[in-house]
Amino acid sequence: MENLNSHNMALGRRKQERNWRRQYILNVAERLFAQKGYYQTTMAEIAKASEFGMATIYRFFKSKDKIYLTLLHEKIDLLLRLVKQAIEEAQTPLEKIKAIIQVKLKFFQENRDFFRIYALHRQNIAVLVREELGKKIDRKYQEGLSILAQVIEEGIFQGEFKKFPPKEMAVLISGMIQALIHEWIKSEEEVQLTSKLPVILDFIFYGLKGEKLQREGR
Amino acid sequence: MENLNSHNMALGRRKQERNWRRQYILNVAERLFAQKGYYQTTMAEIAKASEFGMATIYRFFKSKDKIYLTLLHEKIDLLLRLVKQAIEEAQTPLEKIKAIIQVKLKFFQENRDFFRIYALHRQNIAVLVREELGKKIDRKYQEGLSILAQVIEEGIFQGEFKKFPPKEMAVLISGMIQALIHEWIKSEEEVQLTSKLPVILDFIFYGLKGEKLQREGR
DNA sequence: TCCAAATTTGAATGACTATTCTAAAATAGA
DNA sequence: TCTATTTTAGAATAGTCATTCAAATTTGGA
Repeated sequence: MENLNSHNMALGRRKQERNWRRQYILNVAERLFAQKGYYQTTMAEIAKASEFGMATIYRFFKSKDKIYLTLLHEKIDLLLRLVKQAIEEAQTPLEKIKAIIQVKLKFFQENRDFFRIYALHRQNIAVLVREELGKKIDRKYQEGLSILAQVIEEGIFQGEFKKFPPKEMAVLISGMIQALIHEWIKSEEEVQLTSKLPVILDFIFYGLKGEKLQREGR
Repeated sequence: MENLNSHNMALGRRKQERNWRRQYILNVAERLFAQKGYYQTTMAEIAKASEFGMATIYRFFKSKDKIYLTLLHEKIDLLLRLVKQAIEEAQTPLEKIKAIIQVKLKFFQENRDFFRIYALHRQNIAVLVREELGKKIDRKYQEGLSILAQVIEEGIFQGEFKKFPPKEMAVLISGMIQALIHEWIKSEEEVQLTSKLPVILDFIFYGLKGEKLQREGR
């Protein structure tokens, strides 16, 4: 959660307080949506839990949809930025893939509530995608997939990977990661999600049968 | 859809007609739930689309939940039986994995509507798992995962696969398959889903970098 | 053909909830 | 301190929808 104490003199106190409250509502809504799902969460609950009146919530967000889509959009956007940044810092395709996966694991390890919403959204697409914001979210999601596909294509081009269809490989790898996170959250394991990275990479690069991936220093 | 013409003299006409109508309602509901999602689908719509009155639907199913859970349960059960059967016919762990994946691809290729419901259900779990039927569904789902994990464990024991944690590998592989099917349905590709089997197997057994899987005759 | 039992219907019920409205409270400048 | 403006609260509104009900229809045997 953003810190109320992070003063930004350029914005003015009122604007800053307003931003902070807006963010507070989003955080409360995220928790509720994750716990009970979109339809089971009522505006009255969001109001109660954030200690605002109903109408106040509506002064921040035009509708329930908007709250949901906004929080989804803002965090998907953040994740995408983190992924892009991680790629820039890596050199080889293999390192880039490692970086992407590491970022995702770390991100969802720290944003469990958000994962439930993120993972579930693809179903709701039919209902919410007509909204402009819904389309934006879908585009971001596709962009994330494309980035991975490009890295794989690069690896194939460099002769580092076999000639697989890159887009399909991106889908498979994303699906693996998603399923792993899902299982991790559901089982409430103590172990860190990121600790699974070496096994995943070994599997992705060499498969069930292939040689063992030589571990580089962490 | 089951055939009204498949006479079963042991059951009697009334029983058979009733079964057929029950199945008809389930099929209609499946289509609607897949198209619009659980909450967006109303009982009135199900009644209209199946050409029954509201109250008639309620003579077949106690509630909307029950329709949803029943159709989910019956098809998951069918899929599980198909998977078990496929495994019995295969010899090596590698062949068993191939068989499992092939069965799943074929099944969802022929049951697209059902896939949307199946894939989405994991989120709804929170809401519907308190029902007895909901728990049963979850158990079936876990059983499917366990079967795959056992095959992998067998392969590791036989020295066929590397020493990976079997349960985690099962999760990764299931996630891959699920994502692939999801993408295939969304993109409405013409190509058969099962045509992707060789690539998937190559990836699972040898990874992005490893040697190419020697293709056996189909 | 006729009747009792079973089945079907869709309108009525009751509960729920997103959104709006009105009045009260807080705020900030003078 | 006073007052115009902004913000808040929560009750009222309006609509939706799962479920039930009372009446009508169909069924199958006599």
